[in-house]
Amino acid sequence: MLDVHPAHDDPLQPLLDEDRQRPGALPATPDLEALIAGLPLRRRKLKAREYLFRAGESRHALYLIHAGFFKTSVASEDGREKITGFRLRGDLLGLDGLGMSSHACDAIALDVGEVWEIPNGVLRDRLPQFQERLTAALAAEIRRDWRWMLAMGTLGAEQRVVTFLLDFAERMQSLGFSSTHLMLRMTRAELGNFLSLKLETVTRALSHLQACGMLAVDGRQICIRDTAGLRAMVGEPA
Amino acid sequence: MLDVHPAHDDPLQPLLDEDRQRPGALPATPDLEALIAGLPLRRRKLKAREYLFRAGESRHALYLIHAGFFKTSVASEDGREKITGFRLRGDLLGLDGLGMSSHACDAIALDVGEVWEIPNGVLRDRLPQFQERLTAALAAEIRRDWRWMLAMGTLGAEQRVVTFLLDFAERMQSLGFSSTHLMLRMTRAELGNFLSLKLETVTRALSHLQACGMLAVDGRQICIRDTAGLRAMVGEPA
DNA sequence: CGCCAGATTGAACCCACTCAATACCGGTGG
DNA sequence: CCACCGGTATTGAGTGGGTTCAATCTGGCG
Repeated sequence: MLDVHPAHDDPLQPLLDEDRQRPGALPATPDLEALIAGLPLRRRKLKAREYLFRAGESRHALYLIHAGFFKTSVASEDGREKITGFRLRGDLLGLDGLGMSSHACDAIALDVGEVWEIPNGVLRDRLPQFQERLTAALAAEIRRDWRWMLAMGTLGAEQRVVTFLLDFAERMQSLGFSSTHLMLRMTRAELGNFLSLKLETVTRALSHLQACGMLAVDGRQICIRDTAGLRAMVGEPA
Repeated sequence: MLDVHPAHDDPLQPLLDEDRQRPGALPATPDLEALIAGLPLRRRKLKAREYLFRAGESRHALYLIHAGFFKTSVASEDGREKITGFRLRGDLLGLDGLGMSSHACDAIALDVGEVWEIPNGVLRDRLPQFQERLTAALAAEIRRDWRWMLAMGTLGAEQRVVTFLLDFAERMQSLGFSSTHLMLRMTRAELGNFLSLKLETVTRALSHLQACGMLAVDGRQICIRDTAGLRAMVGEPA
């Protein structure tokens, strides 16, 4: 048994509340939703494991995640596949296809979710000031990718898992959730795929970190017990 | 001894010729240089191993590579480093810093080179139609990064080296150079860093590919002998 | 209850890494 | 001219971390 914070058993609950205030909204990134809330945007609800779009499909819009948990992945012609990121509320989906007529990745809901559709035309005509924000979002994705490339190339298996957990905790916190009681929505295989590890290796890493007393693991429920210790493992400042 | 095509001993020669016509310029990507050639842009010449900019420095401009061979790299606080790409003529440097006041990576010339400086102000005021191209370039970088993440995560050492060589050959060809007689400008250590391999592993891969008759290797001169065979090794269509 | 996808754990294996020695190559100075 | 030198490249031998293969366990769900 594991004493996981019950408030996060279903993180979708608070997310689906559209009137929910975001007290900690960062001034540096004024809310995208506020910017487009007045527009008549189509909203799309997704079921768990449903595709939002697939690579190669023609691209009509960007999608702002309003609720839920998504993954994006790319695949090679011979079937190799790689998850390029896990996406949360506030993230934009479809950015990678800009400048192309079709999508460059698959986007899949890992849970029920909702996205706001921002059609290409609206982007051009109604949201000129949005352009700058768009380039910033794209550049941020590049920097994020580079940080992961650095991690994959220079860290061992356990360190990668730790890096993921710390990053995930930080993102959850910035959305107003606990930064210590995490609920992973992806399988070990998906997590391993993202970290360029096999699922058994992910399991072993988690088990070992639990044995060290730094985590409490119960399936997809993860409780971070020693943030400082984890930070130290990956060379981050305390 | 190795019969490397002598015309490419010094690829800078044709690149530095500003009046050089580009017969094969793709209509899909009308020349960036043409777009900005009329503007009074500052040009900066770099010596080999000179930094164009460093991560953290304040960001005044984008840089279009007009000649030469660059690498970009990111580093962690504890000294781990990763090369994020090798950049050629026509590539933009500094894209990753958009939306930030400082650069997010190091940009280093691996050879003498020249860049055209596109100040932030010019971007905003003089080149409105440039915005769309900018987002397209950013998205393209993301797709590129994702393809490499896929390669790193799913391919073995030798396959990664092959993937790099095929990609490099294609880029050189699109610039008007031979796609079979390649002159690498980076060390084995740098190539290994980019591919998340150790330099000895890169050397071994090259040696083995040479033994198989698919390459001829002489230091940084590489001659591709069996493109189809190499493609087959990485699951690419012939 | 039975089923099945997901998670865990163990044991053997293998690919890439590490350590080390040697060769090479361009430049520099005696 | 050659001897020397530092940086780079190559090759070998041994090691190890992550994979592979396989067995077991768990929990949700029809």
